[in-house]
Amino acid sequence: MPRRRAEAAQQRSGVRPTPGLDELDEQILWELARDADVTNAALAERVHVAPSTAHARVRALREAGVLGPSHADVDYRAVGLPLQAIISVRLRAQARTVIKTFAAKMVGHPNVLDVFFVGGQDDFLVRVVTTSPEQLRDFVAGPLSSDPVVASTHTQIVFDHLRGLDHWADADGFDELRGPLG
Amino acid sequence: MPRRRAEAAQQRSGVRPTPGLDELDEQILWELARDADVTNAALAERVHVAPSTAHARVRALREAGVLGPSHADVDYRAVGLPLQAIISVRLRAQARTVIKTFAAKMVGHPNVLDVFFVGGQDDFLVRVVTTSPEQLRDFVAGPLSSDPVVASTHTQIVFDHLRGLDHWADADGFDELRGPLG
DNA sequence: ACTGAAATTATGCGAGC
DNA sequence: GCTCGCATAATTTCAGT
Repeated sequence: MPRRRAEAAQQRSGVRPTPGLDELDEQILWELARDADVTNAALAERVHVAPSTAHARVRALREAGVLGPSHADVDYRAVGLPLQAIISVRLRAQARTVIKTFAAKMVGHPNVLDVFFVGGQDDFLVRVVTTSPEQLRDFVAGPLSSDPVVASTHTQIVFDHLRGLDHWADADGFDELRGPLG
Repeated sequence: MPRRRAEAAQQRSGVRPTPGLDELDEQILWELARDADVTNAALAERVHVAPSTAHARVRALREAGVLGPSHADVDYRAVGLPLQAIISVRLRAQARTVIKTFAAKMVGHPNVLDVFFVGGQDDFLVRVVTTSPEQLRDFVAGPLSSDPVVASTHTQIVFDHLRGLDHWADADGFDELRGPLG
């Protein structure tokens, strides 16, 4: 029986990181991050409160913006997008001011799953799914490198993706090792 | 009104990538990847079929393994984990056979959100959330670099994370630009 | 924060196309 | 074979306490 996820990640004694949230809120957040498909009744049982209480907490967390929308894992290979890649992008130093504008264009592209703004030599990482090596090349050569603000790119193929949260099934409930999803 | 997401990402004419899935299945998959919180009734309306039909499709997609579990976006800053990073890890050439074992240990760590197996110079990327720079340093110096199979690591701080799917609200339904979640 | 009632939704089955 | 509509079961939701 693993200890509570939040506590384990925080590795602290009794200090509450955010005064607005208590232990029950954190439990609910981790539970929904792990599996957002649970019914409110099942969620309530997992965190040991009445369904109405769990429901009220979830609503409050959503309104506070702490809890966002949920996303289902999809096997992109099944929808004709078997090739996944992470592309590191570096902008020209003078172009750093337009980084947000440029990233917004990226997330609007249908093949883009994630954009991570990072610190260091690169400016952001773009995770994409494509139909083929050709489409990946066209993406990197087209929307990405053709823009004059881009200084350089570095493409890494993604062979597999594991989710840390999936292995944190506490109490009752088991999850087998994640397959090719995500 | 944007054209269908799957079609846009695939950029094809009329070829179905997977014989098992039809257009309705793909629409449902994209819809749930974008927002898994929709009720079955609302999902049915979005894809223009009866609720029972949508329900049957979702069940079939889940049993086929094409549709996986859902995950709620959580603002990790609110739960005391404000520092996010992506760490590129390279293993010693001789240790490549144990890459899966090592990655499994990584995803079991409470601070790890994702592990991406990649091709190229690095072997995988690890996305983590931490309470502080000190905890991040301890993670990189401890579980990661202390293992003799690790040849080198490169840590990039994550300033922000945008999700491509959120901007693909078709038909009715709008999503404002994602904030700090994820 | 809990209990109980009312409204909404999910689920399974048989009919029709 | 796929979709639909209805009946039932389960869940959400909102009173009051």
